[in-house]
Amino acid sequence: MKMRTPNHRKNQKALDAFASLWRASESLGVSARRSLKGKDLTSCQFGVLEVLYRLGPLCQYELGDNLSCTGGNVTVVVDNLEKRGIVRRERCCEDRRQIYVHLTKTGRGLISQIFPKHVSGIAQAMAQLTRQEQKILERLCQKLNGRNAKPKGNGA
Amino acid sequence: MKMRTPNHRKNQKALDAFASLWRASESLGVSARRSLKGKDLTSCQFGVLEVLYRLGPLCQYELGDNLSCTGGNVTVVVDNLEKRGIVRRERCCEDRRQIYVHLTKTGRGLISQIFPKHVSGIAQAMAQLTRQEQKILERLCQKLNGRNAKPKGNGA
DNA sequence: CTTAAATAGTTTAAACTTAAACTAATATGA
DNA sequence: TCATATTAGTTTAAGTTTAAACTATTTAAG
Repeated sequence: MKMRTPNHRKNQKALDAFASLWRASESLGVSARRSLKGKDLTSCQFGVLEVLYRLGPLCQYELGDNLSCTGGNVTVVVDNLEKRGIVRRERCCEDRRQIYVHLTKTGRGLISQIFPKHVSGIAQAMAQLTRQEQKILERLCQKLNGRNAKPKGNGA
Repeated sequence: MKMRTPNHRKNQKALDAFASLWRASESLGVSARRSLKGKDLTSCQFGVLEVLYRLGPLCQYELGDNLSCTGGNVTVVVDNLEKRGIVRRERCCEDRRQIYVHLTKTGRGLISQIFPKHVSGIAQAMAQLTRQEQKILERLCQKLNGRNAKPKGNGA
């Protein structure tokens, strides 16, 4: 009894790989969030600042795209940052539906303090792999991210 | 100007690898959550059921450990599942501080419907990698998770 | 032009999440 | 014993997250 078919085994292997992947992602996330220690910023607030810092002013749906979250979510997080004078909303002239979110001087100061620590936190955690291993990891993850996806079956 | 030191490049590579890892983890998570379609279960509620299904009754701090969340969080999620008759609390006799959480019959029925879809969703997404690639991915992630960590530097 | 559809953002309700303060039960140690 | 510390769980406050319903603006179709 309790016979394991090849399919069971295959699924188990996939589950194991997923569990490791998940834990690794969480673990790196923890390293990245260390940079927020004592800065009174939540990690999604940091996410907004980081995207604005790298990409410049964005309107809210672009922020949502970059952060993979809903519009309602962006509204709330930007509200909270705006109350503290860290970002600023500016309605677009050409399309008055859009609202661009800018870093204020305060916000820019804050994120430029934190960002280098954020980067080095990730780099330090990632340094458990060699450069070569990092490359392999990146390539495998890119494959999982759909770059090579030939749809098979119906997925339902 | 704008000279990139080797350290800049190294950090950038690490960031790139992290970004891919993060997206892959998110992407697999989406595949896993497809099993919840139409079941009126949030993914953390599913998390509780899945752990109880695999490991049997657990007390709440053990649930929190398994789900990497705080005790207050467990209280709320178990509350919501209990209201719907999906789990049941049972105070422990030997140590009356502990409360064991059990699946009810309803809960067991629900999770045993969902679990196979959950597994096959992950397996299907993971099938973009060969078995060999999955093994490599798992090994690299385990390294990131500290299994091979020979401590270097102070980590602070 | 005028209606209909699409888009950008807000609001609401329900749930999740954390940290911190709290209660109750247990363990430790003078 | 009795005071102290630890542990398990709850509660609270603040913030995040989603889906759905909503407003305002723009675009497309007739």
